[in-house]
Amino acid sequence: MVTATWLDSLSAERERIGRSSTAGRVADALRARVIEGQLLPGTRLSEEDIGEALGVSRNTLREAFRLLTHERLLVHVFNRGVFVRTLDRDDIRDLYRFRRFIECSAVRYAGSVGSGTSAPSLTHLREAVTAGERASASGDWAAVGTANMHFHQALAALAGSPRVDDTMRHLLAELRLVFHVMADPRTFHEPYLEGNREICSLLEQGRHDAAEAALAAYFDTAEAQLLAGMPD
Amino acid sequence: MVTATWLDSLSAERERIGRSSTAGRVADALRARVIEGQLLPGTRLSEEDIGEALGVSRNTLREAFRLLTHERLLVHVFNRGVFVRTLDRDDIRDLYRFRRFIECSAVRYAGSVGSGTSAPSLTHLREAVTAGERASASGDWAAVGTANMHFHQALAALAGSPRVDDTMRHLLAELRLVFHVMADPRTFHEPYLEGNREICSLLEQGRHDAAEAALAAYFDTAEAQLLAGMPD
DNA sequence: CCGTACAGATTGTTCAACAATCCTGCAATA
DNA sequence: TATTGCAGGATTGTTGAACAATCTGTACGG
Repeated sequence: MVTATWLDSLSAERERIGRSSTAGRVADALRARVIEGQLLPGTRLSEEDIGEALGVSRNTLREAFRLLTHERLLVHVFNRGVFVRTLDRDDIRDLYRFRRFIECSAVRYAGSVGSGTSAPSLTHLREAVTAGERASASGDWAAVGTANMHFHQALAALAGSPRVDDTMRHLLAELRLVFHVMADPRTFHEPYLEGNREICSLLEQGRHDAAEAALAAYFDTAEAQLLAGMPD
Repeated sequence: MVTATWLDSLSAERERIGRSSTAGRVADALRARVIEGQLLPGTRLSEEDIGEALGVSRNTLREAFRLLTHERLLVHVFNRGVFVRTLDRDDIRDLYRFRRFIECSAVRYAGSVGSGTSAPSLTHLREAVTAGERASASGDWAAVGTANMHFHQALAALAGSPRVDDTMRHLLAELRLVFHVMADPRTFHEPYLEGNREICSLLEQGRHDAAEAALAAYFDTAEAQLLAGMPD
């Protein structure tokens, strides 16, 4: 089947051809603003203002709001409008409990199956580690944070599950909501570079139990640091 | 705090007082039809027909469609409409992998924390077990299936995490999509009654490792049975 | 100080219309 | 025969306006 590679490479592009709704693009634009911290938690998103600014109708904008509400980036209060979500301490704890479940399971799963398919995944993991160290060396702390996100995304990808990938992407986007209300990004992201490298090395050595333990330790300290730094 | 029960019982009703959007109610109605099997996978949902049948405008209906699309009960194809989702073999495998992650993690978590707060959760678990056995005795196989769902919902609730509860609810709703294209509900649900009781007993004895192992075994057999019974 | 009533602003929902796209059937061509 | 091209009809995508329902804030009266 020589043609199979043809068709596969084509179907990979299928997403980008036409298939884009206005509401989807509006959601992308708003999501970027939220993730980047331009729209801080608690901000109210006026239908009229944003609709006029983006040049879309209220109905279309409301569809975009629904999208982001289900990603838990916005909250919708009946008859009052939509707001950028504000996470409280319980939300943080719940988020990290969920992260523990997902990421630790992914690491454990990677250890339970043969390493035949895991080679490319570990490549992504190592790339995220080196990208973080490079960003740290050049003092770009925002990039360190992004690399840290990619590291954990790659960690979840060890599960080889589209659903896990999706869940993890949403989780990390939510986490950005907290990072932006935190004081200094450097003190939060930099200490974990070493831990990331260690986890990556352990996985490359096939020591998945030790990697999972190191990951669990990371969650404990990161959650504690996050809770300690919260204004509430 | 005598008044606490007052307030709790009130806040439980808060959802139903006013705070209900038309789109939300429409989504509830459609979700019920999908979960109950009246709308089978692959069915196309016409905006005009359903809008007229329910007496809501197209815009409101589209909001409801978005809700259910994000719950993965419907799929939205650009310029073609929404369809009841059809799961293929890969979807089943992905779904069960995710279930393994979530539910096994919940059981393990319940074993790692003190049993102080887990008492009410185990009550729900046992209630689901007895409800299933009662339904089986009376030959109500649909009720057996529902009780089985409640069992796994209660299992996930051991995590004590609203987010896990939410995720589990969505997962189980998706699973119904597969059950309804399966042949006989009895042959699929009945064999697991005994396993459920065993898992429940093991948890009551504090033997969480054994319970997790039994749960993992359940996932293996259930997934295999589901894949074997698929028309593809 | 507290409760009420009014006015303004915003959201919830509907409706009608048009543009863009898809599906179907049929004819034309190699 | 199989494939391509082209109307025609049907459905979705998006818009704009309109009205009802609800919230917020403020001034008034007790």
